Amino acid sequence: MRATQLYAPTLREYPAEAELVSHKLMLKAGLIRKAAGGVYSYLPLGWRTIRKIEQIIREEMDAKGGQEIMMPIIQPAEYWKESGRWAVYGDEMMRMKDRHGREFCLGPTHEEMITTLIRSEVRSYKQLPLMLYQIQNKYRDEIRPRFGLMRSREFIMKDLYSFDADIDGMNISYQKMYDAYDRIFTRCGLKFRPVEADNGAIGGGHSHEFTVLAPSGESSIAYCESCDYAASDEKAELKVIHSQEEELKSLEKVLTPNCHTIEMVKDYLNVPIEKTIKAVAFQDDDGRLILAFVRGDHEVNEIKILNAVEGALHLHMAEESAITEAGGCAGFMSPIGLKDGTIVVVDSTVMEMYNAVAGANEVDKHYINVTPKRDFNSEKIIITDIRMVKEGDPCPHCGQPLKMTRGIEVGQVFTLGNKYSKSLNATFLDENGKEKFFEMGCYGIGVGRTMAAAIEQHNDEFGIIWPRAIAPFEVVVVPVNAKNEDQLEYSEKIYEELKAAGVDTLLDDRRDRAGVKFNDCDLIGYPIRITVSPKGIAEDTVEVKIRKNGEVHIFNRNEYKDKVIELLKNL
RNA sequence: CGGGGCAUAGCGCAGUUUGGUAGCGCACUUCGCUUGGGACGAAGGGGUCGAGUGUUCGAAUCACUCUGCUCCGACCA
Repeated sequence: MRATQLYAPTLREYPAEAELVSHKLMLKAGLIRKAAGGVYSYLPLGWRTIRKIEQIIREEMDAKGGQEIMMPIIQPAEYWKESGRWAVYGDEMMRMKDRHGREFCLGPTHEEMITTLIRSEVRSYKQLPLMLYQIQNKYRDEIRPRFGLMRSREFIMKDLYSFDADIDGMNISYQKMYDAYDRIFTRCGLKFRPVEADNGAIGGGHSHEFTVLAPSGESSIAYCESCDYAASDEKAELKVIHSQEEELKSLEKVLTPNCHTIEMVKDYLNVPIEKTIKAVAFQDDDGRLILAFVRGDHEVNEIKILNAVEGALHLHMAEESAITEAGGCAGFMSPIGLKDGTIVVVDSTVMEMYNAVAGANEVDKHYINVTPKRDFNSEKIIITDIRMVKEGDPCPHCGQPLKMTRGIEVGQVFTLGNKYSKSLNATFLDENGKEKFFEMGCYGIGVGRTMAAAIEQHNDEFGIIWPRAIAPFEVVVVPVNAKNEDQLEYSEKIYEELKAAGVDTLLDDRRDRAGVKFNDCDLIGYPIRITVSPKGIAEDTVEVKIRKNGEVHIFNRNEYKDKVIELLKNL
């Protein structure tokens, strides 16, 4: 490819709309352009990178026995109504009607499509296991699209679905995909961690998120440096923290005027925050009040509460009237003295406290010397781990302090079990002739997000620094002055030689000044730049500059090709 | 949906307070000159000032409405 024929409109300045460095660079380097909020066009350079990422994904999916297919973007509502998700999915689903009034949606995901496809085709266990995937646009009408390709409404996703005859088979498929994802993101040159994730409403299975480590990421993860443990902040399991045992004092109600917050209570009563119990009141979709109690210095984890309370799907902050109705008092809430039937979830660590401070369900009053083991009616409350992890919490595997970091979720692997095969009635006959539901898994990768994450992780003040495997071109050949016949001719030869050797090369034959071209090269981030100058031609040497570290090598003409290929292996 | 900010040429911005000729830098076109880190000179092209309604002799500027973008909170690849 020649730069004079390449549509790569680089900008002098950053567009004002971009905030995140990857978003700014993608616009400035001419990789993408915005069409509408969360909707983008990919320009040639951006698309080349997308296609390289897709190719890596294809190779690794195929290596594990995946087969590529293509399903429709436009999906009939009937399948979604059958699985029950037409009603559940909400505003995030882009819906439409055809001229006859039939309802459709633009696919946000494809469990319904693949399951209904398979149920009418696959009849026997002999046809299993089966792994099918596609790389295609997905549509989710995000509440707030932002950060360019990081959170868009139309985005490219690889989604693979596995079908197995039993749970063991499903787990083998899961492990295959886990391994494939590890290879994919490694090949893309990313620093990432697979983290244990919550699999929400589906339950019972495994889920890992593949998270690229980046301070700008939207996900928060906890990880251990001593062992391999890593989990999303919502998922991280926490051990009970045992308090120092104390002689029990008798429960006492004290006046705490205007102390609505735990901070005010601890200051007013002059007790350490670790000796306080705080309450958070939620209501679920059915309006049921759910009261959660954690130690004063801890935060409640809503996901864990949802998992702990049967039938709860979403939580929102409780109305004050609901609290009053249950016998509680906002700001002074306590598990002691609530009406029977109120759902109370208490963090395990709270149950280990002695002589603590908690609300008294009366305005301006708190209890002191609360010892939950003695004072809470443990038969009527749910006791489990409901707190949010924080830096320094002990690792659930090895006990060492956990660290927290931020990351970008680029992929997720998920076991589904028979959730969809059951709701969509997809069955096969096993070796005993018995009808069984498929055991499924689904595995997604955000392709555009992977590109954005790579930039987020590999850039400097001059621009992008592409990992070789996903660079739009591996090498750029730049004649210092392309109007000079000798330089252009010499550059062409180098370009042809590298191309013949299988190196993905761009010839920057633009008749611009050297500085302009160098700046564009740095901005776009080709891993290697070869500069052709009169001096090099006279000496018959080739100047090779590494984008990543700025190193310059001068090679003899007869050896440069092998050297460049060697250098590329480490970029 | 709630709360803040913004909308003027492809990009970045001034002009709006105090109503009166549409501006600057970069980019673009042509010519000249220049070529190892975003040169220089000359001459040009490009705008229904986000949309609509109103006030006014006169609106980019004032008022109202709408739309879009963007940032902060609940979602997810």
